[in-house]
Amino acid sequence: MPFFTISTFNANSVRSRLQILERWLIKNPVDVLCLQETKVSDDQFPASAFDSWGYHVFFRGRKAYAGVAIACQGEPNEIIYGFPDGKDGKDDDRLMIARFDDLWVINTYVPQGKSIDHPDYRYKKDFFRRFLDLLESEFKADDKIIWVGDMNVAPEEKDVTKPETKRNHVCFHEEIRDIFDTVKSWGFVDVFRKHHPEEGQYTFWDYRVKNALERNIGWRVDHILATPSVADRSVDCYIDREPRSWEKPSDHTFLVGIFDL
Amino acid sequence: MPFFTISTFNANSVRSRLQILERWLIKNPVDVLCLQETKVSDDQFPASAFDSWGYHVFFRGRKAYAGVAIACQGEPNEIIYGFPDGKDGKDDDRLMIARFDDLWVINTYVPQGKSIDHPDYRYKKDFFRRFLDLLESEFKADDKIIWVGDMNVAPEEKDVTKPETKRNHVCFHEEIRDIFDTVKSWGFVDVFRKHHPEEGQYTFWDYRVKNALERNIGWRVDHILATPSVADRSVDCYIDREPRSWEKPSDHTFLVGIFDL
DNA sequence: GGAACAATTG
DNA sequence: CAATTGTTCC
Repeated sequence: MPFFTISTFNANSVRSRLQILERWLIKNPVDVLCLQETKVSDDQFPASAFDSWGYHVFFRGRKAYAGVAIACQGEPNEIIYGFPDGKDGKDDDRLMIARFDDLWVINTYVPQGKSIDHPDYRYKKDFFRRFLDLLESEFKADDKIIWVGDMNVAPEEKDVTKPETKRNHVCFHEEIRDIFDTVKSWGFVDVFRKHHPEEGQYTFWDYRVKNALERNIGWRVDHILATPSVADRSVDCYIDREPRSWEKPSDHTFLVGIFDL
Repeated sequence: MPFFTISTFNANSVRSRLQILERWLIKNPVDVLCLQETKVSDDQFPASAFDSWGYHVFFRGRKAYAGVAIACQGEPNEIIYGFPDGKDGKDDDRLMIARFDDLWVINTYVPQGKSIDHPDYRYKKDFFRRFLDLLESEFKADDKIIWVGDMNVAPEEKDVTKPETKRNHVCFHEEIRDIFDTVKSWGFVDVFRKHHPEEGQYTFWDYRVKNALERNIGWRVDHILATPSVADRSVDCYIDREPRSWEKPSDHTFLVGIFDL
């Protein structure tokens, strides 16, 4: 049986990233690709492009902000959008779940939060708390779950450049790292870190920082996590920096996980 | 001695058209290429692209509107920008003249005019009257002159689709056709019409008309005219429709004139 | 429809 | 820097 491969990519507009996506998928066929920040309403989603590349695609989005999608070569058994708590109904484009037999794939685009004193940061913390509620009410830690996405949290000092300058940042503040850690403690292993303990392994390089990629000034905010039964079977997990250097790049790049399920 | 080849092309932003220009010039090297609607200020003009294609380039423009350029493989003896009347100084990016020994090349981007009752239409008519003044004061009809550009006039019924629906259009109104005809009567031959009397020969297809090119719903508003001594030596003059079908096209295409000078 | 502009966001 | 939503122009 071949390996199960999964990737996560914050596209920063899926319509602006079709060339990148096509080029990457040709070289890197995966079973499942999870996208964030598709920034497109469902009626405008470029589904036919994914069709032509041989992928089914499921998506939930609105114009200009957020939006998630899952593209996959096999048929999922079910797709679930948003939190079951259904609170304000605005998060159905930030969280989606696909089931492939007994394997659950959860794709999240966690709110960034703007600044510590901004209401959006409150909302970010709530997002993680509601996500933990979801785990506790709907799953067990011995279920087979892969949780991927842009979590907008750099968990450790080595996951950012100059951590001392970022203590007050919504993606690195001690409080949000603690909250993310609490969610992980429910039962997730950081699959990337299992294979790559090195520092300076980033998935996001700000467009505004010049030569950010060459200077490697970035953040590790995109993650692949898995429950132990799945994580135990991970073969590799790596960041493909290359697409960040291609024409018309996203500010994020692809993170890939390979599992011997 | 090889033929003298000249082309005119409304680029609708020269910076957005570099790929089209490169691709076309590789297949169609010309002695002189006249551009209109470059839509770029002089400090932003992509001169190095023309350099790399083996052309000298001269230009006068402002941001967002109008702008003309002449690219040529040989060195011109002189370049003149704007009307000598210098009125309001705003037309120096709508008219330029290059001299190659005893051959004058005049490149114009005639104002479109918006609508018959708009002040811009008055300005369009003035443009032609001032152009006639220029001819009368600076040239003789036995000079060797090639006048090219986007004239924003379709001279005859056969130069538009459904002429009966366009009688009130600023590019087809009887008044503007009469004015254009008066200017031509100073001493120009329509070189394209000398070789191609057929109807439905267009140089412009509106982006907003869907499948305009396939349905051939367009306008012949770009022209190559010449004084008799030059026109007598024209070998061919044709519209190259192909670039209108390429990726990221202008709404106009290239008109080419070949002369045995 | 596709260029440009300006303003806003991350 | 590169997306977005608007507007205007042809």
